[in-house]
Amino acid sequence: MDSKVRVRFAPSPTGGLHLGGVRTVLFNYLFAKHHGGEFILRIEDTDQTRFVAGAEQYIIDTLNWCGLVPDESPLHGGAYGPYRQSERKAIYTQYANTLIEKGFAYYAFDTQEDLEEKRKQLPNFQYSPAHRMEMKNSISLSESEVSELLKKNTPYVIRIKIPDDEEVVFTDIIRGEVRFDVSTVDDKVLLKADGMPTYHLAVVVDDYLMKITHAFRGEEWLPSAPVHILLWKYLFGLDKMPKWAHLPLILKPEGSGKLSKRDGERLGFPVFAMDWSDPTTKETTVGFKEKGFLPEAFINFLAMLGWNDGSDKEIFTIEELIAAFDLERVHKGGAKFDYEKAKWFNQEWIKKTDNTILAELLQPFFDQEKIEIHERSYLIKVIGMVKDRCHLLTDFITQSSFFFAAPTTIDTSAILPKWEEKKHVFFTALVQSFQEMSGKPLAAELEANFKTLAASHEIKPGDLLLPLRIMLVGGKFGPGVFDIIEAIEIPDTIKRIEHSLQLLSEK
RNA sequence: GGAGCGUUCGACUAAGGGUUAGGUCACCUCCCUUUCACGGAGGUAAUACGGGUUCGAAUCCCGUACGCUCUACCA
Repeated sequence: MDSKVRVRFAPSPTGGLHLGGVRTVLFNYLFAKHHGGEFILRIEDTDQTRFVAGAEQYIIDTLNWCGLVPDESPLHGGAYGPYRQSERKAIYTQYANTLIEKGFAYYAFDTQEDLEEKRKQLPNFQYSPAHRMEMKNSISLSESEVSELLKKNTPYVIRIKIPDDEEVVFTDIIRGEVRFDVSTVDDKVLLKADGMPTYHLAVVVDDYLMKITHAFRGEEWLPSAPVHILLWKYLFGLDKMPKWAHLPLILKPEGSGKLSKRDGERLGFPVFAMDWSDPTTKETTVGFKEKGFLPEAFINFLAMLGWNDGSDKEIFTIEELIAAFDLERVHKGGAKFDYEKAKWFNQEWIKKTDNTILAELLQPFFDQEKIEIHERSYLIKVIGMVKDRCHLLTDFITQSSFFFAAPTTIDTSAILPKWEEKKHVFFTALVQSFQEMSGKPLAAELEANFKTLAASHEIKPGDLLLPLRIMLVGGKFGPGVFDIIEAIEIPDTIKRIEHSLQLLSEK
């Protein structure tokens, strides 16, 4: 008896992977690894009308970036393949036929038009025991009529025959006992006219064949759980059924409802894990990765959305998450996504991450901005100076670009109101004193020199520090002024002061 | 309309019959910092409502309200 934990994430490749999807992966992964089990990626590509080129690769890339690598997948292979449902078509047909033979399913010949017409007549129409005799199917029609239709290759679907009066009860790991009166669900299509299964059939058949022990999915699936349970009962037996857990939803930050791609666009934050370019519209949706998130931070805040270990601990490494994860502590209620808190997690992870590693991660961001970095060691030093004030990797650009090139704009409006001739004289003298210096003076020496000079000009250092800062970095931000001078060194400092002096005298 | 699920500070959450209902983000004040941050010290702020059960309820039970999800030959 093989009792090894096996879980799966089964997305349909229709576009970018969003927060909710990644969190479902995460909880699957954490659960599997916590129990020493296996995590499987299965591609649910049974809807050929929604096929999107590149979406499968995108999912795999995203999982890689997150560090949630499957043990079995279309790419990694495994003993229970193929892992793409489109390649398993024959398997589903076989089980659909079994269902027909056993009387748990039937052929339905209604066209799309028939159904639309019926729905127009009956606003709350359900293809259910109450109405199925009014439709065109192998229950309402005579045997000869059915075989005639079949012989003529009339398109048909296979529908599950939901029992009239039965209660389905199952235990959800998160929600406890959930009961459904099956009469409220309709005869779901199991096999479509194109021969492809719907999700309902495919998920049951594949979970069985792939020996899935625990099935986790979003709460939106709860209402169709009775269909799946019935199918398990008819096909494989309830004792073989995986344990279910329906995960709470991730909600919009404001208002209510499921978080959507549109919310991100409207409110200015990412929703997808990584950049996603729609191959047909060419529209690109920004991802957490490109926005400047560390995967560790992304995973960390996703884990805390709906779960905690019972303590006040919030910063977790993936190893710590694996060790502490417990499905029983996952919430029932949905959680609103808070971008500010997400950024806080990222900031904590930036602080935690070694400067050498940050330098490597940051290089592409600097490249993209065309900021040339001549020495990696200098970059690493600069990172150490500014990392405390960065929430996102992209913040490093604004916080440190002046270390690599003179600022392109100088906020003279912040200097001008208090600017006076004697300050101009002072800065000219400062430049001169710099010119007389040799080598690479340290911040402390620079500060002492500056203060002596200020005193001799009878100006408070405080009145001079802000102008000097703005001359060097362009605005009111950045690390200590003298640390900056030490880093960019004297010749550059002189150039920047002289440039600003000129700008100021032009005004 | 029907079915299911849910509801603690603005947000994420802790408290599994007994706490002045705790922590974090955000916000405010102060300290540190001759910038912006980091850091430190404080502060504002919540058990949806109504009934029970109980000496005692955020916690257990029942209603109500509100919200969400689903109700496709999409997942």
